[in-house]
Amino acid sequence: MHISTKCSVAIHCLIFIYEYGEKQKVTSELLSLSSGSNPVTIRNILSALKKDGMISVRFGTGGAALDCPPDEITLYRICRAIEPDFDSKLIGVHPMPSPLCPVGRNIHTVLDCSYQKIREDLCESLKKITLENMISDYKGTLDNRKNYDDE
Amino acid sequence: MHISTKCSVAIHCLIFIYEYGEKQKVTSELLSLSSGSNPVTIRNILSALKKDGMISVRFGTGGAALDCPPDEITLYRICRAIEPDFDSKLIGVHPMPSPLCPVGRNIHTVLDCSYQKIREDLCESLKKITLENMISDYKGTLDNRKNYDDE
DNA sequence: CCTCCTGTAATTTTTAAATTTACATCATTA
DNA sequence: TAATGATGTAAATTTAAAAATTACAGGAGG
Repeated sequence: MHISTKCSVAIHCLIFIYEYGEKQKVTSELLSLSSGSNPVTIRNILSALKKDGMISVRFGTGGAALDCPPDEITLYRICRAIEPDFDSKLIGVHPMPSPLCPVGRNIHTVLDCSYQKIREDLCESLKKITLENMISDYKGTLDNRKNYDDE
Repeated sequence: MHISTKCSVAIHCLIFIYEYGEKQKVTSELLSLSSGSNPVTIRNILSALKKDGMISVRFGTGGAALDCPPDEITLYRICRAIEPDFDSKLIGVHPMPSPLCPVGRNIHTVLDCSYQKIREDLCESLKKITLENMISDYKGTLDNRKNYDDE
């Protein structure tokens, strides 16, 4: 029924891990501070990303690392990992139309028909954007800000 | 942040009005019964569709009618009418990343960059589907069901 | 064996969506 | 012209979904 903020937090984490994962121990506590969301939320997100093979998280001692080339991590893959049935939740449908009315009896079929196309298009769209793209956007943003600060 | 069920209800209403608007007085009460949602919700939806010029609603006496050819009513137009800033609400962003962290300071810019593309693609996708399409899906569904029932 | 971390369940809080209640206003008609 | 049956909206309540919190078992490494 929506694209959740968890997806944004996941991207935040992935970029952070890419940038700092090799230099320091990236814990859920640290990601929590950086992203402003709760450590447990972070751990749940990391756990989902890990199950999907995008990152590895060291149990016990802690620390996360990318476990997959950034160009293989698409926005679609992130959404799916975070919210396994996100396709079906994307668009809300009113649950109880009347079975006594012809429109009520058939509206779900009609909606599915159009919504299916929307979902497919959206998935294509999400597959076109990768973590690699976003990392390069991030670097570009850092540079811009640097130049701006220098002036 | 999502495509709401109100959009589905709006489509329900539009198809209903197309089918029955000329034969009987389509009131919010009737649409409420058919769709299973509240008459006030219906009135709010009809009000939004009316403001956008898709339908006309007779004040006082009641009754709704299509006020626009079905091929000019796109899913995008419906979504926008129902939820004026739905573009910006489509994807959730975590609101309070840390300004002390380089990733935190720049994540919103980075996300906007990718999300903007997603939003544009989605809008294109929504513009491709019209009420005319959905009405013909509806008629097809009616026919299928009829044949099936006959067997 | 102590410390710091992960993983996860259960609860509570917060936020958003939908319903309900209430009532002013307007057209029709009896 | 008053009664009727609608719309249009605001405000309050209820419901449902998302996020945060609390709690704790278990692993790795000094």
